[in-house]
Amino acid sequence: MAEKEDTCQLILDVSQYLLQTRGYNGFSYADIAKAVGIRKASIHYYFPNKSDLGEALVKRYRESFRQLRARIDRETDDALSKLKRFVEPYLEGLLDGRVCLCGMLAEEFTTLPKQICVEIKSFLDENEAWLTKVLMAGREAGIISYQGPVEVEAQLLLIGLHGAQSSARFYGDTKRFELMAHRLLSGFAVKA
Amino acid sequence: MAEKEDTCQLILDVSQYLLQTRGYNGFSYADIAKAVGIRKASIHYYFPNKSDLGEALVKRYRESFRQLRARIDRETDDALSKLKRFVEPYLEGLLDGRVCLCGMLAEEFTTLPKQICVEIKSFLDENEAWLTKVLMAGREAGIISYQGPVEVEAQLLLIGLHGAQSSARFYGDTKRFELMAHRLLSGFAVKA
DNA sequence: GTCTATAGGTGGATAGAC
DNA sequence: GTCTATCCACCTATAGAC
Repeated sequence: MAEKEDTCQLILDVSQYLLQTRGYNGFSYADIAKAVGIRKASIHYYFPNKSDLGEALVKRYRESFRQLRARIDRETDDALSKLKRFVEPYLEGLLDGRVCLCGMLAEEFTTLPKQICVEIKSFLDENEAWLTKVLMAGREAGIISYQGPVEVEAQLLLIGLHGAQSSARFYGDTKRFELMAHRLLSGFAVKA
Repeated sequence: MAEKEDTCQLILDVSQYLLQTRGYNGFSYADIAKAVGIRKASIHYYFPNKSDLGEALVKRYRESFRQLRARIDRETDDALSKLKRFVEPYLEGLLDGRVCLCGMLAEEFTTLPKQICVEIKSFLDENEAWLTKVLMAGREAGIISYQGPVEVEAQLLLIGLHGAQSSARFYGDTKRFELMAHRLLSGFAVKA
């Protein structure tokens, strides 16, 4: 039934879910095998060791955000719309019990292979850079307001979204995320 | 040399450090034993299982914050001074490579014993309640400004401090924390 | 590609000597 | 209280049959 690529994708999908829900040290090849419906050894055929799997997962996650940002830039013009669109996948993830993959991994980075940390850093840098760009353009256009270094605003938005996910998930209360996310964006409203 | 209580305290101190740096699923009784200079079995004398140890750690951490808040309320009057004092232990932890114990645990809570989750929730609730009280009093006194629900402001401050720690630790850049923490507090400045 | 079988290590935990 | 010795479950990973 399942072709080569399907199995590989399935392993990645399942692993990503386990990683976003349980953390890198909270899931095993046995968990993946059980969920996918194959044997542990088969996973090693695609990903020789857990480090390879982790690296592939962050690379894929990073790429999905690259595409998200590109789509947003293509389909929206004003900064506030861009930011709202950026928040959407965080809410979707939360509804599935997930938190940001890189936010999760950054927490346990002291226990991770270096290759994975390099990818995490790239993810964070790229998103911070994009958010910085969006915020600056928004202020230029007069629809966004902030004081102090714009990079700090971008950083706070990024960690705020992850923190809001984590908090809302812990409390089992999606509303918590929505309120915090709304507050994070409304903080950029132009004072009349 | 070491008396009974000393060993127990030493186990707690070492375990707390391991927990704040590596996460619950990132350290073992072997790690503790090595750092303390005893055998694994000896740890089970004080903490029969890891769940007991984890619970004791969160209880102790929760108590330390209870004392922190009491000390702040005793020694400061205005809201802004209280908030600044509240930030201090987060910076101290970061300088030691630690992040908030409960912020870390909330991330991996899906893999934790329920008893531990109950303690984490109490920690978060207590701090959110205190921050809410401080913010409301500050606005009453006219030295603090915010819009929207005050609980959301308190929640964002709490997750913001943890996120700032996590981010700064990942980048190996304390300045990152200081900039974000400063921004979190300056956001409450009264607009002239 | 997927399997069985297994290696070699480490996890938390217990029994019982001292 | 702390130790040695040990258990068993689980971990990542490999070899080799199919």
